[in-house]
Amino acid sequence: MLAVEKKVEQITARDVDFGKWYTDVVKKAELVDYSSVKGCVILRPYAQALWENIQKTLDGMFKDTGHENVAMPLFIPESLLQKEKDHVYGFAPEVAWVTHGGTEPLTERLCVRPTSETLFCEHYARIIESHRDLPKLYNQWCSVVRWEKTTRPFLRSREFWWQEGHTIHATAEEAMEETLRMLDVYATFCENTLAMPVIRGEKSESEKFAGAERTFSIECMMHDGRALQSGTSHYFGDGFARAFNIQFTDRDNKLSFPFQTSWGMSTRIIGGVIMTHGDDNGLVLPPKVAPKQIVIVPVAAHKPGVLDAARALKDRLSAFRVTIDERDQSPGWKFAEHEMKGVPLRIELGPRDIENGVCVMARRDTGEKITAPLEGVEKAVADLLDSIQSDLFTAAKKNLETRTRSALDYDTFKALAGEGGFVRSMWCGGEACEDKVREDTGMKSRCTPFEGDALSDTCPVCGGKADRVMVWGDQY
RNA sequence: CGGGGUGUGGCACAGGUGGUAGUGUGCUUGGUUCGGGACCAAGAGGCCGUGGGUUCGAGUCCCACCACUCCGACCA
Repeated sequence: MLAVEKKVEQITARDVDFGKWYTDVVKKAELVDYSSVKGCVILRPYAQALWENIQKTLDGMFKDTGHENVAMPLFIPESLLQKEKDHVYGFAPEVAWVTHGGTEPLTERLCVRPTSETLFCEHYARIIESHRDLPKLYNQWCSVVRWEKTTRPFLRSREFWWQEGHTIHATAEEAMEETLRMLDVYATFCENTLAMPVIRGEKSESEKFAGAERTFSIECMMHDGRALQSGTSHYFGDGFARAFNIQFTDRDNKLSFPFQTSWGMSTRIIGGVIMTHGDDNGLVLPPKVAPKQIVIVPVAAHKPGVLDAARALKDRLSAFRVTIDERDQSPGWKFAEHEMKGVPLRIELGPRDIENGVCVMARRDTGEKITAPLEGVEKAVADLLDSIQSDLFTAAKKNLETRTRSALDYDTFKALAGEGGFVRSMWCGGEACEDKVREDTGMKSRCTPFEGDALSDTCPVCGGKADRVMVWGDQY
């Protein structure tokens, strides 16, 4: 006698093979589909809805800090891209070129934007004359192209969607203030909206953005112990302004170069959400960005009164993003599917509940089932969603903390490196030490964190004098 | 870019030595079910990744390319 085996479509266990698990979730949760061009994915409605929620919140934060949206062209003439030499050097290896218009070769080839600093600079040079024209606080939502060799949905694709903020100011102080303000916006957004705790800090000389004077980032810790750079903010000084000849007449009637910033966050953050909160049953989405916050699953939907009760419940919960799953499938099938898609809260409603004036609420994050009275359900749901949001953050924070450890000497450093996560150490600031760490451990410098005290005054790598902390980690 | 793996109905896979393309699931229709991936019946659905080559004949053999995937290198 053979045991009856249920044919359950399963995903790879998260902690067995993280990479495979990630790909399984991305596909089975219906986030993306592949296109026929390597590294170019299709954001399916569920991923697009998630991205739109991210956009909505972030865009609001940009508006609140005085920014305006613009739309820049897709193409950059080669000569324009080449005006800032560090910038070209950084991006040239991975730009895609347009060489023909129809069948005619172009006199100058056009680069498909990998980032739009040069376009903004060209524009600023034309529209800025006086200190009265400053600052300009611009942002654009668009896609960019970087011809990556290895690709992975969300984390590394050849075309990806993002926002890029580009601002220009009369003084260095003001530009630096803006740089840090926007890093803070990203950090707040990650922590409050995506429930992803971050480390804020400054990039090393070798890791900073091509053409930037200083680069700041927020670094997140994924569930497998690898780091994900989740947002960056760059201070350009007046380097781009000089390269692009952007000048303005200041209050003293002198010609001056303005100071610039740029900052970006991309669909890569969706990969971060997946790898921060997901589990063996699939995606787990923070309520604040989940396309569906609540799904109502009617049980025995054919029985009189059940669907009506479910619809009435949905109406009462209209303050939330709520749907009823009325499809002709068994409840168990629906449970599994909504879990795969990470819907934060499931409400089961069947004849038994209706009779008792209750419903069953199942949390996606913990699996906990709570029987709650229908009376006052709005409040119960609101509280539960709040709890889920904050509990996700707490869990991720714990992961970040337990995976962040300090090393005073190089032997400890190497031992900790082998265990994954972030390693904090002092650092002399030398690139030679960064290279050595990479060779010995595979870790790269992530950032010098804003928070935290010095551990000593010695660089454990070279033994030289060290005046700063560095956080190291294996990255995505 | 280096190493490994994969490409056959929507999905997951099978198709020794070349000879008319299969299974499961899903899908459609009808019916019975419904508190953790239900069941019965009848149906529809395949340029075998692409392009060459060998052959009377290629899913199968050879070459090239493309894409996906894992590991590494590289990289904002």
